[in-house]
Amino acid sequence: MAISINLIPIDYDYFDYQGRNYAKIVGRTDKGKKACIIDTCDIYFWAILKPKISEKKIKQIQSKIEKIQVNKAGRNSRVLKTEIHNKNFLGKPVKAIKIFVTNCKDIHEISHEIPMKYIDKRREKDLKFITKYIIEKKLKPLKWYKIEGEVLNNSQKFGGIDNSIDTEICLEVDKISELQKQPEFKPKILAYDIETNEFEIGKGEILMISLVGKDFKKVLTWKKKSNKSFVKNYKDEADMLEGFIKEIKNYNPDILTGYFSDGFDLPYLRARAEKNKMKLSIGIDNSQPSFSRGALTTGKIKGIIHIDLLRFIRNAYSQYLQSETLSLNEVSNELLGEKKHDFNPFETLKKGEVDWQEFYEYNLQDSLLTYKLAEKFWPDLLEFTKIIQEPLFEISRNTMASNFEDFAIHNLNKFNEIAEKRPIHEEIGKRRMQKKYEGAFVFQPTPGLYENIVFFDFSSMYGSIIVSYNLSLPTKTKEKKNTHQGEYNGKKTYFEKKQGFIPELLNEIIKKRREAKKAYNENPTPILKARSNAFKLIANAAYGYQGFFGARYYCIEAASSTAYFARKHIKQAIKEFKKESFKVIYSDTDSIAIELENKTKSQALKTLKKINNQLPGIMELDLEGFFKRGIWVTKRTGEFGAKKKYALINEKNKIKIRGFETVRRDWCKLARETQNKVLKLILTKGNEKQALEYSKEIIKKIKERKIPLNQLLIRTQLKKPIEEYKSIPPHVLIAKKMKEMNMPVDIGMLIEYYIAESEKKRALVRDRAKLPTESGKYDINYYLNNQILPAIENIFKVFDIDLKELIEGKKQMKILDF
DNA sequence: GCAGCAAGGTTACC
DNA sequence: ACGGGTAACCTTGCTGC
Repeated sequence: MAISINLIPIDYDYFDYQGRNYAKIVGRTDKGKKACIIDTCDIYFWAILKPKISEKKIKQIQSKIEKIQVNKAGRNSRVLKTEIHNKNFLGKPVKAIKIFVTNCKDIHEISHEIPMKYIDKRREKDLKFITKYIIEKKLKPLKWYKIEGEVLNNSQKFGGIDNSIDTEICLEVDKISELQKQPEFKPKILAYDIETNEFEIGKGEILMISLVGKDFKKVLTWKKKSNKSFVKNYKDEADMLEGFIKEIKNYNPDILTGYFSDGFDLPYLRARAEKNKMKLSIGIDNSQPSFSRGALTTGKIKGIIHIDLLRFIRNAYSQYLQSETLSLNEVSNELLGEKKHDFNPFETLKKGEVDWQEFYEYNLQDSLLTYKLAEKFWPDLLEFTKIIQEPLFEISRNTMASNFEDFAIHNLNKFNEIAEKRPIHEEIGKRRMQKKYEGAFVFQPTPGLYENIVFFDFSSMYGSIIVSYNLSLPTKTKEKKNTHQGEYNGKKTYFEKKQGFIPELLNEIIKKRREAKKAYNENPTPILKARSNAFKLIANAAYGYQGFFGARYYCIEAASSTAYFARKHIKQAIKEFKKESFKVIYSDTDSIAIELENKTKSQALKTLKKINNQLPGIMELDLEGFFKRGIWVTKRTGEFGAKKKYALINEKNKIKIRGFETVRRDWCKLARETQNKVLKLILTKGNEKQALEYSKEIIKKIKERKIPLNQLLIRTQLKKPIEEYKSIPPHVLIAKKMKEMNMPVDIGMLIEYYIAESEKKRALVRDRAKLPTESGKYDINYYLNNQILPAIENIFKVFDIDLKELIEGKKQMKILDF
């Protein structure tokens, strides 16, 4: 029976039937029903011909290629047909043979059989079937379509696929058309979180599982019975796992989301199911989650998008967060203003006196936070998916570099381009051996307290340079005439003036970003904000992408030249401000700070306008803001001003601190808070008097041992396995100790310790380091000389005050008391 | 045993 | 393997006396 439905595609999967690839796409209908559609598309790759091959030769090659057959994995795979097309490759016109085959998996073997005498390159062999499908059929994820097709109901076709899939509708696609009207789509999200009694995957038991959806809160457990309404009791772990499967089927979510669930919850569930000799059949075809190997485990569920929110946040948003770690607790606190429950499962379990009711509440809260975060990030996930056009599953895990690449791949048709291949292992090796290039310019500041500061910055500087100077692999040329001249490794490199597709795509993104930003300012909705942000992030990724060794369109000359033009323009702008007799205080990469002195804001803006008139292409210098006051300090060694370290106060008394120990998580709280207070007092008062009084108090407290331990803890991240360290810094020694004590130690963990006094006179710092739980007296001298003094000494040096004398107790009364 | 320096290491800035 | 380079500043570890 032929019917028509309105559908939003969400999950993209594929299967083989009679040797051919089929896409199996699960989505929602406009009636809220889950539906599955089956479709196929042309599968092909390209053989790019060497230049100037005669028509006759080409015909011969074609007929040879058309005879290729390969037997593999029980498939008799063959070339279906070939076509000759005029295409572009790396921006240059080429003649290419489009080779149609039956199955993606056989492309590699078939391409091996191609006689290469007249063929230059074979391309688009490494695009995933789903990517090809989306491009070919224009069925883009998370957009609404009218799907016309044949209902599969108890059908023998595709091996009775409709019976094995748990959706209300199953269609074989006949026709796809994008809907004019694109109503808002709210996916059904279910968040989950497990609690276990052992850290290592599968080693311990799963004690409980919490689930949170819309008007849906549950904790499943086989532990102590509870009369709380959200707790569901089971007889044992296996029974609970069965319950978990049932709950998921009943709720029928589009998205199942966890926090670090790729690395913990889902593999743990799978491992425990195995231990209990049962199947974790949560897929819509009752399949178990599958895991891809690689640097990071990735858990996939058929028909449901499994999203590990931690990964999305880490890849897309971590640089914009204040949180020092990406723990659920800190991220929720920052983004939702809500925290995890104050409860320590492992401690409690160790002690043996477990308050199970509290434990259940704690478990539920984790899922609740995850659910709220998922709702918060939904607009972002949606916009990224729509822009990049890869399925949500990939989008939620992709790094920004691969997002940029996927965006390009999905837009190549506009340029009639054949995609470049992904670099193979040797190529990556070669790229990584290449000489690094010179990066950004950082202005050497003069230490001091400044008043009336104006900050300027280039908007999307690197992106706008790539566009304005046309810097990319396809536009790189050996021709010198009529080109943009960049630089790499001391040599000039040249780029065509005719716009290439990478700069053009980037230009589009930057333009759309500006539009979205404008639209957001007029109508501040979460969607518009997410859209503006998505475009901004993709634009910012373009520069890193071209310098990234894993990129298809890797071009170190373009990356190097981007930095080269950035240095050139920032220096030119500095020169222009100086020429107009402004005092330039500081500059880093794309920003410039000037002190107004006897000049006015409007004079500064006039110079800004003048500079903008001289900038090429889409480059633009913006006013970032005015600041009442700012402080720059010296380096610890030498008399020079320190770069990347300054503090500002704006006209609303808001303080902005960059680079100082205050913002560094590897300094103890005491040093950070003291420095923060000192900076704040100096910036608000305009002098150092109160800051000095405050510092004296703190120093006195330290000497009198009045500082609580939690103020003295130093936290340092373990970046690699303990054995790989060539030297043993304090945090590595502590990590070793922890391991010996059977405490969980993993790469990426923040190791906490404090420095205690020791009997040995000249002990190394690490030999004085103790775990927070170890008893000991904190080392007064260490905290004075290695934490507090370094944090505030340079600040007071700006006012000609030698703090060292103060600390050592030498009564130097000159400026101190009056 | 100690000073001086390079290397190892982490985290920030843009 | 899953953007880039610039920079500060800690501790360890080695060399040479």
